[in-house]
Amino acid sequence: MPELPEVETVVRGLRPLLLGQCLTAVIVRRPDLRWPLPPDLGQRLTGATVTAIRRRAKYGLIETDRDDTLIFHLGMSGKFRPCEGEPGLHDHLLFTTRRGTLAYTDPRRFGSMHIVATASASQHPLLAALGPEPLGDAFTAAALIASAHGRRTPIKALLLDQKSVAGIGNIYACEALFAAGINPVRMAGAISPARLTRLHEAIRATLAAAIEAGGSTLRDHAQVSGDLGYFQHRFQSYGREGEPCRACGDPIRRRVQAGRSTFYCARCQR
DNA sequence: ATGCACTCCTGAACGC
DNA sequence: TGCGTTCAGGAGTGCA
Repeated sequence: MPELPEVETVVRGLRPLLLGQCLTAVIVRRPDLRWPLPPDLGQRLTGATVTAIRRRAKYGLIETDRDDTLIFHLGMSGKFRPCEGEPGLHDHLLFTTRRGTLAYTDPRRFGSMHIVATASASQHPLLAALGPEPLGDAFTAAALIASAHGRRTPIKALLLDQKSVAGIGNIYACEALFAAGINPVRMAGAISPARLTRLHEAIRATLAAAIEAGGSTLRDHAQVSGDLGYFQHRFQSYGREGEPCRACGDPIRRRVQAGRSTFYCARCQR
């Protein structure tokens, strides 16, 4: 379940393998991911040299010397892994350089790939409406307070809305709200600026710590190297239903918000 | 304009 | 043992 820290980990793992390398072959084995892959994707990438690998929210961006950018989203189960020998059932794309072949594997096919001109990549419909990067300078406490202002949606839904702040998913929304001591069902517009300021800091601290740990590995995420992230061992709330809150000892509760599990401590989060 | 349910997909975990 | 059911969830879509 790749969220921002997992995608950041993948991007960092791709750099040593692809940066500066010529893509001698890019083979599409299965084009029906979340959306059909662009028919010219393989042709546009084959023979190009990778000049930069970046991240925006939960998207990875691979730039080439042909002024193209490959935008990828890992969906739920996407990963890149070195591929030696026969590709597997779910290896949908193969990227070959002098250093070997990298497979994009995605059993559930919720992931997607797009190829656009680098100059207009940020205007792509998937990227244009995204809110600020939570670890960037544009995401300030004032920005979070402004996006919560007047909103009658639960604070957790606001964090999941990529237009308010980009890159947070279910896990880190739960963890950041725990760290800030805010109940996930509380209406965003009714939370005081002081508490939103605390939430702003919690978001940044939680994401930074998760990146430091190589992300969280539940079922699906793995680094490009195959190493697992280990931030899941530090979860305070996510996935801990019935287990004691690490702060007060009360059992962590689970409820469903907008079809997703929310984990929280009713005593510590108000 | 805003909030919400629904939808895509597969594999793992669970229950009988 | 084996089968069926449930769950995981990012984010676009369409509805109220």
